[in-house]
Amino acid sequence: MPELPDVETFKRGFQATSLHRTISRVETLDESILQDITSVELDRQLAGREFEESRRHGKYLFGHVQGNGYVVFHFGMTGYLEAAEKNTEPPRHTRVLFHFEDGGSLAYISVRKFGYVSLTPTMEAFISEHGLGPDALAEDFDFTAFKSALDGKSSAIKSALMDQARIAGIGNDYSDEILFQAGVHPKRPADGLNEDQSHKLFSAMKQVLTAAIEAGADPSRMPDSFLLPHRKNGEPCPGCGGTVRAEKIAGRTAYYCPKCQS
DNA sequence: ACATTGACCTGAGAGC
DNA sequence: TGCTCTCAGGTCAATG
Repeated sequence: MPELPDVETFKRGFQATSLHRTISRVETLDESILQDITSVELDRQLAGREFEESRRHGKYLFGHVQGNGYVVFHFGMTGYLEAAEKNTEPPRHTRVLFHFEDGGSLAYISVRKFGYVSLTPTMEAFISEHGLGPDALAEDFDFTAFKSALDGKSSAIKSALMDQARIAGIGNDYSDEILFQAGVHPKRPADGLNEDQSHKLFSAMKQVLTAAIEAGADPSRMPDSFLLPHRKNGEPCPGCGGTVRAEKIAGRTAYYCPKCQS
């Protein structure tokens, strides 16, 4: 489930807790969670160094290691980070544990092991290797760029929004929210929107993601007008009071209001 | 060349 | 009560 707003929230937590603390060692509790690196090598590359800053692209979080590339965090659908100040027992399903010299730690937790931890020399290399499109909230990702991202896609707009090669950061939950706020039916062909609808969709994308970040990606703190807390079949639509409907679109369960989204 | 579908993984909740 | 079944979904490989 971690999509752009969730990962941005993790990033803020990471920055508040894990920068500028010397890493004493990296303990990998589940080797299979590492991608393109071994636990021995990860520890060797990080021990004695510290995280200097962190950045996000789409659903990926990058921790810049002083003088040595970036640790990549991907969260799959059940991943998150948790920092601890004392030498306590790590949370259940901790897969990688970064120990700091001062006794604190940062845990990468993932129940369903869909995510991974990796190390990359540069963000740019990682982004191009994984074919990621522009970040949905990047300042230079403007309306013109948005339109060309959707260009030449005749299938459902919902799957275009979720296509990380076109736009990075939007997943199943937030694509539903964006389409709901824009009043666009999820099955509409991506390249079949008129100028006005494209505009609505673009500003809904920016607004939804920004508001979700402000709410700390917690649905219970989001505006009343949001569909997200009502993302269940048969729930009342926050727009018209009608009934929210569930339907499989491109293999994913889409929730939408047939009345508000034409 | 494109679009869609299934495997991966584990736990929660439903149904019998 | 307790077992089994289904579903959740990001990404990538395989299929249509």
